Amino acid sequence: MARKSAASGSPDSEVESKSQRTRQRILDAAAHVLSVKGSAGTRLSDVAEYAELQAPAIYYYFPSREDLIEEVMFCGISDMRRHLQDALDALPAGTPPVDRIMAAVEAHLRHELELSDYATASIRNSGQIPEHLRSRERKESAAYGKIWHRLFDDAAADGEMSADLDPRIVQGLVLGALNWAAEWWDPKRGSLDSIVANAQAIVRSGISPADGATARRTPR
Amino acid sequence: MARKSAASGSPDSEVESKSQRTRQRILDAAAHVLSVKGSAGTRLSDVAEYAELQAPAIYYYFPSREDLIEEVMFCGISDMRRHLQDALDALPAGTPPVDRIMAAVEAHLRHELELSDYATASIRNSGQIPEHLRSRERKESAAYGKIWHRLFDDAAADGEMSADLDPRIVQGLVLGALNWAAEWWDPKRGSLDSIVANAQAIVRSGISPADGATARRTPR
Amino acid sequence: MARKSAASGSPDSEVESKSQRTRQRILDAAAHVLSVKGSAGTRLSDVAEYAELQAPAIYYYFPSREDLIEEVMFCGISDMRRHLQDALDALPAGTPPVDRIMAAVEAHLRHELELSDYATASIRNSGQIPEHLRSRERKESAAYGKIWHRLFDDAAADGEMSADLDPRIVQGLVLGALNWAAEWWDPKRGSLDSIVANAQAIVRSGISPADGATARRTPR
Amino acid sequence: MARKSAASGSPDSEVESKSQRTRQRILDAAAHVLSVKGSAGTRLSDVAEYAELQAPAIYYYFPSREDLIEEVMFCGISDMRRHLQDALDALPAGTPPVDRIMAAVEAHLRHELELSDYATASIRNSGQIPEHLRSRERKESAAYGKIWHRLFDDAAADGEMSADLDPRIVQGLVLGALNWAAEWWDPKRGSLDSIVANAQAIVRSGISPADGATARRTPR
DNA sequence: AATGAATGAGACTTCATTCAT
DNA sequence: TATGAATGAAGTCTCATTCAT
Repeated sequence: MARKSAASGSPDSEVESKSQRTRQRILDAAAHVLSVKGSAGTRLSDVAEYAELQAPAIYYYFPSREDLIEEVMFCGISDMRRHLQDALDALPAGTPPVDRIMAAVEAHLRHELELSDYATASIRNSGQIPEHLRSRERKESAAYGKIWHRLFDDAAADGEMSADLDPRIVQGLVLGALNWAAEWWDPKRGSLDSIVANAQAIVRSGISPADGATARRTPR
Repeated sequence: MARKSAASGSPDSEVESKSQRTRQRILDAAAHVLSVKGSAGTRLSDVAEYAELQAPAIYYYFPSREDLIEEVMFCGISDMRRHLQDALDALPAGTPPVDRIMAAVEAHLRHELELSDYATASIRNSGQIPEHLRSRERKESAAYGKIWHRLFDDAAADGEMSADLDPRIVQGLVLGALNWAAEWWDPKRGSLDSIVANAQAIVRSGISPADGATARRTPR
Repeated sequence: MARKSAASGSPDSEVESKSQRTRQRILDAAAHVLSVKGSAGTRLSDVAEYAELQAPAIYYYFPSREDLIEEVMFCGISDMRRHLQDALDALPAGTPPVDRIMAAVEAHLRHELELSDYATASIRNSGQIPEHLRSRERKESAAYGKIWHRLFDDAAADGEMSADLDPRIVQGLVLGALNWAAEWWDPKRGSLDSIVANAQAIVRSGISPADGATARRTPR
Repeated sequence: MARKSAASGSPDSEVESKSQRTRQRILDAAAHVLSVKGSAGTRLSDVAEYAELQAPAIYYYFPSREDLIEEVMFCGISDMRRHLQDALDALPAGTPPVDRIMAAVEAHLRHELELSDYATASIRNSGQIPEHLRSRERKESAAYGKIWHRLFDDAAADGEMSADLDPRIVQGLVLGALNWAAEWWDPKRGSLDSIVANAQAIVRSGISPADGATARRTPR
């Protein structure tokens, strides 16, 4: 489940030095612990145990616990963005906005649930880490949001989204639905494919301009 | 924003002893800190400061930090359930399933965003507190889930939900969308009403049986 | 040997709260350890042991190890200055400069050797503590030096000091002789009185204008 | 300012192996760091940096940090003694005791201030290193003291020193004045020559039998 | 001869918790 | 009922030291 982050930017060459691999092992371990215990609950001894070395060894690769956490958070959102961008870039030119959104939903869910402790760590902790650890993460996060933002704006512009909806709010709700999946999804009790399908279906018809039946307000 | 939990079970009688009020102040403070810093990041000294007393005073009201956290978590989900149940009970008999869902969406969002640090604390930390603090919370949580479960099942049974959808998954996605709102909603940048409206609209048309336009899978 | 520093500025009332006494005990212990082990060698556990409490208790009174050290250093030089100033103020008006120097020599030696670990700590460590701990200490230190400076300048102005001598250098040498006494003086092997007498004698005739016999340079 | 210690005993032959030179570089670096940071504050990584190699390399030349420190301390005092002895031996036979003292004062000051981090390290740390590192150093130190002791005793025997003075105490004070110079002397603000001259003048007339003007005690 | 990598001991510091008042 | 004072456990981090290369 843990996976090396592509943070180094290098092509996934298998010829990494032992040192690089150890550093990666620590980062992976940190992502894992972080995704489970949260920022404040992440102890270096746990990370070390998971990475199969002694805690002080971490300091050979990272200047401090905070730097380690910061890097995990950054990799999490950064990898996610790359993953999403790749998925969108792979679509044929002229793919209609809503179908692009479908692709994005799938990319987000698969990356989050299938691939990466980093994504989970990043998602779960973005609201809890101290401000000063967020400068890089915040920038990436904004960039990630902007991609989604454009998706919904395009859909709205093309009349593929109900005019009643506020694209920003829709984006918050949709991403929330996807993000939260990490909290409840149990691979043993349902396939990832089915989640993807359900999410896509709801989002597609959820945002599509009503066919006559405009969303009515609940009477209060 | 902080609010007293109705955990004591007593109707909101104004005749609370000073002792009861202090206890409540501590609990409120704990809910607030917990909702912001997370379970592991919550320090008794922070709670005490927020409650305007000294940390050791907390021990006069709660046996330990863990008990305090446990109680907040329990109150959070327990209040939420009561709130939701009240909202549903208030609906006229014969309200169609989908409209009941709309009411539930609104109740959940308003309780979470408007009323209660407890709800936020409970939502944010349910995945991070140690297992042994979750026995009461888990039971309430299951009960809460069951209410929603029934809502979606009823909708499905009445043909008001697309047969393509898996009610459990839909529930996860919908509740995720609602829960996550606490992470991004900024009261200064958008009314709660508009969030409620958008969420209801998406859920309503998102689950409704497609009028011809079945959700298509994204080609991969 | 340890002694309470007069840092509080309060008259030496014996009615100090228990808290104040504990704080003083810690400060005294720190002065002692510091004077023996040096700045870098001073461990909080040693201070705590000497003060008869547990190391973390120190944090109830001082924000950090550095603050504790800084305060000892400050008290050391600050007390010393007060002591010297008091001794000089006690001299009858019109006391000739050289006699004032004699009084200063005695005051410095007695304070250093008889009264205060603080003085020793301050003297021994002024060259070894990190710069950022020296702001207050440096100011006091400069003020202390200025007192001596005036003493020698006055002596020179009154013709009581050989014109061959550079007052600044003489000051350095004289204070060095006095400061270093803490390194070698063993109360068991010589009275403090005799050190005072010897130091005074050497300084008095050492700086007095030669009676014909000007200091000759050693032929090289 | 750093300088190779003659500890190896070999005359300054230019034919030192690279290994010997590296060892010397480490020793010099240690002397430097020790003279600035003190015994407890001296980190092997600092020494290594100053010697331009990695910390573990030190272990190729010295069994441990303590051994390294011990050797610096020993070299410091040992070089000093040799330097002083050489200076005294160079004096013409029959040089009067006081002039021998003048020569000693000059030798001590020049060695300390001009030549050697070792001397400074040795002087500054003799009171702070743990006992078990002092066996060799203590012996040399005693021998060094004995030289001075004889100088003052001779002066006293020849009537060149005031009978009021205690030779041991005078020695302590004089050496203190000289040792302490390292703490305050700034080559940029005064020539070494002037310090030597001032020190000699003070010591010469400071110890010389008073010409009528016996040192009076300060009235208290 | 020297270094990169890692470890164990021990330091400073935080924090939940206790206890006397 | 609440606090000031103190403690013990545990976490982060530093540093001397080791070891394979």
